[in-house]
Amino acid sequence: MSDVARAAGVSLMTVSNVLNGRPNVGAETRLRVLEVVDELGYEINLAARRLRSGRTGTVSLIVPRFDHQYYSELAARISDVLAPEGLHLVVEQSGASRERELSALSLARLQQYDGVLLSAVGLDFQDLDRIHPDVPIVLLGEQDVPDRYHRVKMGNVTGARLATEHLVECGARRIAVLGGRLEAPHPEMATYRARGWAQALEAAGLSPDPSLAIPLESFSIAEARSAIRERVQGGLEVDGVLGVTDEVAIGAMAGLRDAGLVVPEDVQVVGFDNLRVSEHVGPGLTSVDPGHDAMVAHALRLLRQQMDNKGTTPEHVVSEVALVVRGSTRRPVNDRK
Amino acid sequence: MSDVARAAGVSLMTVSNVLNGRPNVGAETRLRVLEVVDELGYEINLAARRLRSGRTGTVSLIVPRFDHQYYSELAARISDVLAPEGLHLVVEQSGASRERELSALSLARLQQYDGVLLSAVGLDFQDLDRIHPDVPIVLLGEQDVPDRYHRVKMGNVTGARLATEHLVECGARRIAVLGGRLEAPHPEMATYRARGWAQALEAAGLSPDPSLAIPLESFSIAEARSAIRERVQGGLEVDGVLGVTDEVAIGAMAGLRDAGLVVPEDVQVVGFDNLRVSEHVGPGLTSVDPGHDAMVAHALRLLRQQMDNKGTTPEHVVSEVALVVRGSTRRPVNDRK
DNA sequence: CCCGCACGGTATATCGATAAACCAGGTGGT
DNA sequence: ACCACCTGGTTTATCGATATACCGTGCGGG
Repeated sequence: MSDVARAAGVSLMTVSNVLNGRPNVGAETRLRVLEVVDELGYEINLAARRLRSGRTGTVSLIVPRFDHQYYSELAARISDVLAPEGLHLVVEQSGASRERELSALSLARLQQYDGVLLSAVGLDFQDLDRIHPDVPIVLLGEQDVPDRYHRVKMGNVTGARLATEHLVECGARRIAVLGGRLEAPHPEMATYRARGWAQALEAAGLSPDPSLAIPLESFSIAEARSAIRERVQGGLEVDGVLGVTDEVAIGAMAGLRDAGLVVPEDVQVVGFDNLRVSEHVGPGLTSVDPGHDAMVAHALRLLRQQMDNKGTTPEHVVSEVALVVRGSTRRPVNDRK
Repeated sequence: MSDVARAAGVSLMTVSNVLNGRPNVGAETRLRVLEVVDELGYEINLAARRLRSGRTGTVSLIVPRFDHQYYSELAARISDVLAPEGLHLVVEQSGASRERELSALSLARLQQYDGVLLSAVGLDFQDLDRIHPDVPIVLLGEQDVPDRYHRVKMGNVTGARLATEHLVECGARRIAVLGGRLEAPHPEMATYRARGWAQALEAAGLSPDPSLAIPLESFSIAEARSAIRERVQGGLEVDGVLGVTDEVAIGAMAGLRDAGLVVPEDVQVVGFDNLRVSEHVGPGLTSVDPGHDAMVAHALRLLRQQMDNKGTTPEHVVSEVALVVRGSTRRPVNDRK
């Protein structure tokens, strides 16, 4: 920058003012500076600016894994909303381990950004309670979090209930929840969704059979596929499957086919997340739509509030879910049409 | 940091030395400093460190879209390799537009990182030729690039040829290339893969029918699905489809089913990319595996070379492809087994 | 005629860390 | 006895931009 200043015959500060579109610079001087700038191919040093001004113009999204479709769709959505506002999004992977999430959350890293969207799965209440980040932060996700954080989550229980009710209405009676886990030390996505499943079954007078809650480790398609295949081949009777995520449900459809069962005739399947691909696999996957756009809008609103005036009272927002019916479920039995 | 120094009764520099594990600090002093550090909850300021030292410890991956599975799988792979080496990966989305790619490439942004992996699709040869980034950079992708860049790409032509040959061997005669574009101002992924398709057909004595090269805009599943459905319903005869990507191929399978055709009996389908989901959709998608791991290894090796000693001669690496056969294609007709 | 203020711009201190030079005291070799 | 060198530090300058205070000049109002 001092090169530019010298070449243009002005002071450092004037160059800075020109580059930041600040007033108090004559039109002529401004022009001359701009000329010199692109003659020398000068580009501002963001590290220095950040050191002095404290702003970076970038927001970070921290997700457990890049290659879980839910997160990559989320990232794309957020980036698309942020870009027109002149904010840059960078995405980091925390690896879903508590260790790596903590290190991603290290204040040092967070300082780098004007705001952080954290989709944590490995951290529990206590971890979050110990940390006092001084960066605007919004938590996305399902675990319990201290009140002082802003937070957006989906209607997990409601969604799973809707999905299960739909399966019941469509005639399913032995409904498994693949990836569901009824009791867990710390409640998380899989717990809440299993809870919705249990509620719906009880409401329908079907008591939830614990052997129909099939836990998973990684919630990957491959894992889901082999899990359901093995159970069915081992004699488990099912006529409905609620996958705790769409990826799990996609795995379930593949596993059921492996076992010689046909979707939706023999077994009906519902997922959760309404991924873009879900419309196109098999007969089309019936899925719970978590209201992606609304979630993103809420999260960014909360983030912006914090970024603008530092003193906002924390909000916990729950997005509205809706069931999207496709070919992996049949028609409701008492549908007269 | 000066607070820490004062509280520990040492100089700034000693604190810095402790924090960076440098020698020349007594064990006792080191301990005392560390105590004070976590008593005060001090965290180093990365912006300042970066300003002074020039290093950031982070590498950036710039992709067109987060929500194209190919890129999210790539990102996850790279992050997994980098993490154990103490390097942090952040991913940015360029939006696949030339404008936004250029702005992502603005030197100012690039300066922020120790290295950049750029998966460009919007930039052409001339754009890249005009730019002279002084950050280590490796290009991933298919377009032509100036020699001075390091670059890793896949064997597009070869892969598409393999795939098409396989379709021919399995009895297909009217093979469409969905997403393929035979002539284009700047060659890109779709062009190269269409080229492989044409080569294989010619080698088999089947002249490539231009009406069987069906271009796409976005290469999304939905677009691919409706494109193939419309063509088939419009009377186009096909018994094989090469999707230029797996997402396109997945769309193709759905579209063919829409049109009442069965895969692989009526029409065989092959994709390109070997996504993780591809194994699990429909009868399993036969696909060209681009050698993900090898690509990542090459790219990171090239990046590291540049990061270590500034003077390496640019390399252009082509990764090896291999066909993975699954249920969306039949058995070769002259398979005696 | 003098005061006050807007305009266009400059000088300086500063953000927080680190590289480099420097320094005191002890130790071993010759 | 003297020099060289290691150990465990400290001091100082610096990275590049920006916030803040400041300074002439010209002009309108009282």
